[in-house]
Amino acid sequence: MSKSATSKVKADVTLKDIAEVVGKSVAAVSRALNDHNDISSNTRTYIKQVAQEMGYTPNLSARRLQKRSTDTIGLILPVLSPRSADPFYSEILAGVTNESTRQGFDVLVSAHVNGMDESEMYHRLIDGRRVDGMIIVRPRWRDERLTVVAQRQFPHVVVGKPEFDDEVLSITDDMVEGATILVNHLIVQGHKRIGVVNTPLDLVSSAKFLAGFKNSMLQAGLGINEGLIETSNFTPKGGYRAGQLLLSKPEPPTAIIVADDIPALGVMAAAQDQGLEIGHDLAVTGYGNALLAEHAQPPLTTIQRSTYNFAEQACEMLIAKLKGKDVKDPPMVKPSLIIRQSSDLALWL
Amino acid sequence: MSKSATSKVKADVTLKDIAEVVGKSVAAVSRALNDHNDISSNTRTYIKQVAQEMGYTPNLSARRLQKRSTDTIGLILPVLSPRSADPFYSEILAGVTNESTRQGFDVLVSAHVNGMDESEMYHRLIDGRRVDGMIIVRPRWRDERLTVVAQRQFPHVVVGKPEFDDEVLSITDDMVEGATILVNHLIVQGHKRIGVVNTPLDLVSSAKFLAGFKNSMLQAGLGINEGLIETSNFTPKGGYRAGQLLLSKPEPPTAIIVADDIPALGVMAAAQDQGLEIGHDLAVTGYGNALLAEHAQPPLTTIQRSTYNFAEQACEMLIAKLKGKDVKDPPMVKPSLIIRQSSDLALWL
DNA sequence: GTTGACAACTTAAACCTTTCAGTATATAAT
DNA sequence: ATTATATACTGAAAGGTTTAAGTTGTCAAC
Repeated sequence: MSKSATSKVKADVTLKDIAEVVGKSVAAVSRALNDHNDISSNTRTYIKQVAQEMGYTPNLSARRLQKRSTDTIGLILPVLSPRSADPFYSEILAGVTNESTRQGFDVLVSAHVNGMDESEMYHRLIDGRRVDGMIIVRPRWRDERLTVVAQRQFPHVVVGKPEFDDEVLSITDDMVEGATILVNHLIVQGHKRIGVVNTPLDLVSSAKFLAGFKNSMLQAGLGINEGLIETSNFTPKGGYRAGQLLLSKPEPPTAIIVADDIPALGVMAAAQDQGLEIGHDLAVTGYGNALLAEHAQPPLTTIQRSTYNFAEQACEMLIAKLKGKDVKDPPMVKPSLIIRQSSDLALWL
Repeated sequence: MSKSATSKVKADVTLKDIAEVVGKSVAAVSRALNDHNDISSNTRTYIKQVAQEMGYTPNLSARRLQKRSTDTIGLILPVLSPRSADPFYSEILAGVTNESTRQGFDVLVSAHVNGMDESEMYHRLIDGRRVDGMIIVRPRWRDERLTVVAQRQFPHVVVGKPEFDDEVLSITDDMVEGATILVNHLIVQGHKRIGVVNTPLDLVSSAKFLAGFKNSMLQAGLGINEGLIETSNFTPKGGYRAGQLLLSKPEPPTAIIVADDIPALGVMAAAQDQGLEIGHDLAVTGYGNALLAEHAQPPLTTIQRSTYNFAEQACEMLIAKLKGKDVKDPPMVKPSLIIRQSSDLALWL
């Protein structure tokens, strides 16, 4: 019943306390501490010293109320599973957190819990003035998150390829190019029947990946067999299922490109369960160069994607924007191929 | 620039605005919206309806200033590397975020960036009143983080075994028992020379792990060879180095227990690079049951540790404490063994 | 010896919410 | 008819910061 705070004995030092000690007004103290130049440098250093001695730290709520900004950026993660398989979000978080901490900003993380729809989560952060800007990852078609921030004219930066990339700040790699590189690599290895396991189709990036695949297949004169195109989520299990489907076709592919490393692990497992030797009987490639890809058996050919750097830069862009600077999209990152045993006979001793 | 009433940008709705519309005082509106019972239910519902229509959302900074609490809990992560290898923190974050979001709390994440020492980071969050409580993970000996929060009498919960566990709230598994289970499992397999790769010794848990190892070795009458005890950080590379050291001994171990899954991967790699077949020539076990352990080659015998659940429960305890409830440590979780090929000949076909 | 400029402050308002201490009215008890 | 009690509100203060506008004093210029 009684929700009264138990104990908060610590008497917080306020500007008023300092003002009393130094014999100046509260305003003078505030302006001194904030390095305004209408305070003599003598008193300024004196005030600062006293503040230091008294252990003053500004009350952020008060400052925020007054300034109408929070120096905090928001990040909403999807429902995180107990054994979060997806290193993508770990890297996003690492990049955003490191960069914003470096710049004196805080990061507020929320999970998109069920029972609350996603735009509600965004309203909560935005309308409650909990954050000054948002980082939005893995943009989707007709993304309601983007609608919400657009309506509110709320500062945001997107990590990934947004639907209308001329309207929002974003940073991304070129997945069309990435898929192209993978397909060409496989074609050079002599593959002709190449299967695809794409990521969920509501993601804008999935279309890019598919486009890259189709372009290069057509360019190589190989034609496109729609029956060899499957979709998976970002789990090994999803990849496993998609792999099974592809391998049970009457004419199964000799190579499969998977649009993410994690489901690629599942595809490999599915093939191995059917007695196929990856890299020998079936080539598999991933996307992202997760740590798991390196430690997979066999190690997975993949595309390097610096998710961490994207997050860091996105954060930097957002903060710059919040500070009123003019920010432009960085150029799309050119993907680079990492060849490992899963797709290369030469590496297979 | 002008913030006139005709401005297209929706000005924020405040209690005052609502009060004007409904013709009541600001106090009445506040109390109505907060379900105080000294407002008639008629006006209460009316006020709520108007608030809803006007799109009112409380200004959190103002509320926090007044209430002197933030409904936010803090989590400081170590410097996160670009390719964060350690799933431990991902799970911690997932558990804390999910649980606190569920309870209407926010999570503030900071990275322990270099150039700022760790207790400074804590002061920043605590003295700046950015958060109401902290989750502290992987407690160390004479942990300065715990000193800071103890000095300030700042609410906190520890995930892991703290040095003085009668003084702080904590949740942990029984690593003494965990190590014991592993050693006994190996002894049953016929191993006599068992090596150890421990986690960094500043962690309290490292002593527990070692104690479990030593106890069970002595109990089995095998004696302890201090030369077979190495230490590593939480990276594959660290494990690799430790593994090399152990395997280069005049009488190398036939089995190695590693106090964490991630360095265990490195140990396996080191052994494999020496031409040893894991599970056959050398048994290796890990700790934690990371996803990587399952997908390692060969799959890694390990101890199940529900980091996610720990984090979730820690968060629950912290919030309960913040609400003034009386909270007690949950019982230590009994570890369970997950046997995979890396330590079991029978599984090795 | 007035004017103006400048430095170094002070005062008061504002940011928005919550809560404490009243006040006014109606109802019930004596 | 008076007092007590409950209901439904109001006014003002408090929380700590920043800033716009004003004040004081000094010094220089004319």
